[in-house]
Amino acid sequence: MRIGQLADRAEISTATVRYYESIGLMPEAERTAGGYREYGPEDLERLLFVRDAQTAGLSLTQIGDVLTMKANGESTCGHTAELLRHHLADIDAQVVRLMATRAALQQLVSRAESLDPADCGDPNRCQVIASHAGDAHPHHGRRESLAVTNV
Amino acid sequence: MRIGQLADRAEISTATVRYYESIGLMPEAERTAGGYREYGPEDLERLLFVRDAQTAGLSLTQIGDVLTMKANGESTCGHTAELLRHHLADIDAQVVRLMATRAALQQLVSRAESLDPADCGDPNRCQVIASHAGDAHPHHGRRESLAVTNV
DNA sequence: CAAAGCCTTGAAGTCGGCTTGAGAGTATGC
DNA sequence: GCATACTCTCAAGCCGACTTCAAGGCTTTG
Repeated sequence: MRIGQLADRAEISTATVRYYESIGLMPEAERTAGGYREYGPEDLERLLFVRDAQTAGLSLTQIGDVLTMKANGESTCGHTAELLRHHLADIDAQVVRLMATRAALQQLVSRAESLDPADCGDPNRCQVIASHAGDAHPHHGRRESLAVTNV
Repeated sequence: MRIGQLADRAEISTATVRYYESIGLMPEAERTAGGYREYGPEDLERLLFVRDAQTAGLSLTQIGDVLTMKANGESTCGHTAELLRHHLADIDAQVVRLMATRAALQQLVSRAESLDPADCGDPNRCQVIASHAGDAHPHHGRRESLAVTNV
């Protein structure tokens, strides 16, 4: 099949397929007499794999690593599983961060809703978001909370 | 205070402060006779606000919007609250996606762990990640699951 | 045999949020 | 009066995963 059909089946653009080839994620395709790339079912497989691994959150580089190891006949299971475990931890951390942000946001929204709209007229008193005045922000740790003061 | 001190207090780099100025997020600072930027406490306030809003997940553009409205004396509360509510919804969607991905990953990891390591020697049989062969991927919806077949 | 539609290439652009570098001027302490 | 630290400007680079563009060549259909 040619690139258009392959792309359709994988639900990506032809440009993306060429891009993948350019970064080595897809092998260099064989060509027809006219110079068109010609693909087989295994190429679709590979693209679907890439998509799955992307869904799992792996970067194209990581996916390439797994694919390369596989091509080399190396034992991918161990490395792949480790990659996945790492990524699982990353996701957990990300969720924790998001939930903290969510809680802070929720507080702000609640505050905003409980405010007297009349107060909003005063440009110096929008109280929805603000930073702690005079709060000595301690070194380096990412802040996960928001304060409420005047903006 | 000069830019270095401001940056230290806000825990960002001087380059970032200048960058913020360049994109209009910080006002053009006053200058000393020697051409150095001179800042007051309100500038630190503003940077801290930016940081808080960033922590809440707002983009610099969104933060700029809020800041501009505030400068115009517009009622920021309504808009800000709406912005926040939108962002809250975004975060929820993001968490849902992450949790789905997490579940899929977890499955893969479990599968990887239950595999007989002996099977990993065979390059054609690493079963950790793979896409559904012959699965007719329905149009457009993001896939949130992973399948397990040969890679 | 021509129009339409698919394909080719390489380079450049996009997004967001910065960082880095070069080369030069300013301020401060001894 | 000089070393050192700080600051200036402007431009370019970086990350990841693409998308878009321009200017053509190949293939299929009528």
